[in-house]
Amino acid sequence: MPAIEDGPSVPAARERARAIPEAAVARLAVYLRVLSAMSEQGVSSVSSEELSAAAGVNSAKLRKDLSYIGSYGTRGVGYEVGVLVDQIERTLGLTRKHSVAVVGIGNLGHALANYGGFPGRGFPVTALFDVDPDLIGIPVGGIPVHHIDDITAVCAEREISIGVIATPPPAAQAVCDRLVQGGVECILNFAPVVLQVPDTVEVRKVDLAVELQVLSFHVARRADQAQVDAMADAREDGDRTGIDGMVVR
Amino acid sequence: MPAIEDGPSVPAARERARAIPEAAVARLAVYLRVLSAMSEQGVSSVSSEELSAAAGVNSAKLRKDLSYIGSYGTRGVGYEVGVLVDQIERTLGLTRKHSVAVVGIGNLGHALANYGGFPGRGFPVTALFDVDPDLIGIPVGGIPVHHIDDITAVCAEREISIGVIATPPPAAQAVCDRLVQGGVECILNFAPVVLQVPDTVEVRKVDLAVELQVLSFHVARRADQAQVDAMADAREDGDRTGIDGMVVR
DNA sequence: CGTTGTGAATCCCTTCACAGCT
DNA sequence: AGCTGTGAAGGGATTCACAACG
Repeated sequence: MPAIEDGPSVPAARERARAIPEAAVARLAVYLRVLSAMSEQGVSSVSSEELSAAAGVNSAKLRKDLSYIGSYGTRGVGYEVGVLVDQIERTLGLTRKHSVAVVGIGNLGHALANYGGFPGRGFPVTALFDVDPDLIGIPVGGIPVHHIDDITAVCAEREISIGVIATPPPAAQAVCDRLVQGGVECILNFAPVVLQVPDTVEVRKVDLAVELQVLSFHVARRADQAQVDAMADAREDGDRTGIDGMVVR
Repeated sequence: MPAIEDGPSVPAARERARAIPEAAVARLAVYLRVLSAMSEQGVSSVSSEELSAAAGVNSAKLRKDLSYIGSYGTRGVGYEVGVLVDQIERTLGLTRKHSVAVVGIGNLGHALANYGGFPGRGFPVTALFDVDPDLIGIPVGGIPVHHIDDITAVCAEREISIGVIATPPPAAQAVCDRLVQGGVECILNFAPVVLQVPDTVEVRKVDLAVELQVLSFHVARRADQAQVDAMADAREDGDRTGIDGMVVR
């Protein structure tokens, strides 16, 4: 248990960051939202049990996740909300602003541009791009739309760090290439396309079709399971199968 | 209860379905899209190497994923595109239509409603809901908007199986409850809220803030790593005065 | 006491590497 | 000869359960 002091602990904190499991990072963002809401309601202290219930995970997982960023709890008591908010924000790099560019101002792009400052601030949308001449120059959500040919120049100039791709699929890779050339470090991709990027660039994708199809799979699985159950019931009226009652989940 | 008369492997296929890892299911949806595109371009045969490259995974993973749904390849040759498309569609339950309801016709809801039939068809949007009186009755993407008080009745009547929540956070749980009461089996949640549902209902969430914050984390991690590297370099150079004051964001 | 923090066990997923088939 | 299908090994992430501590 390393001392939390300056000096050697700074590199330690840095090295720890690398060691946080990807899955835990996503959950930290959820905890942060719950904690922020609690903070606004004047809650100042919380136990792992309470927080985990509000975040929809079990308490052991929550404590393990929090342990990745340090030991900020008090045994027998719980955590101070304010402390956790600060530490999670620091871990997620939210103390720095990350300028966002949105490319493709269709329905989805409009929705994204109008989020206005983006969720929870810290992610100001500072540039919009499209190909449609009718859109260019017109402000959406207060920001003028530029032509996608200017992506590289504008992103470099405004030090955009996150590019959001909301274009039709065929345009996505070309847009991505320009964003990368303009120096963006991360891309959030809404286009149903597998993007090729240098490994210095982080990509996350949000794929509506995939989400729906995964849900569809679960519907089918449930229906099938119901059928298997029914068959088993019908077939074995004397010999009740073992308790293989399967948790279908 | 559709009687499926398809050879002896039906129960086997059913039991296998339960065994497909969640992560693999999501990737099958990606493979399906790639395969559909290939099919449209007249490609009729593909190797695991080609397909995995197009889908952005390695070939061993692809073969393992495909093995969960059965053995449809030909050793020494590859896979027939059409066969894979059919089998993946069957596994994902895409042979059945899944009616979709969208709740919350703001910017995002508009975008979703206008997807028109939703990605790759099979997911027709058949009902829209909002609270705003100015929206009710007006068609969006060809479908009239109902009041959210009617969610339960309309969903039950039209046999909606998937509910999409695109409301502001405070409304999400109440909307969710009504969808569940109306008999929806699955929910796709865009609201940044942890939903409480009975465990007969499957929920997936798309959380923009989480996505951005995960990206932010990676930016921070890279910056930190770069600095650690720089310090290591400097130290090797005979301890040039450390910039060990760190640029802490 | 009550709650945190964490080694150890477990489970799940990925990767390897090669046997098996065409 | 070439490519698929898959046991086996490896690596992560989750859960357990309890020691440590205010």
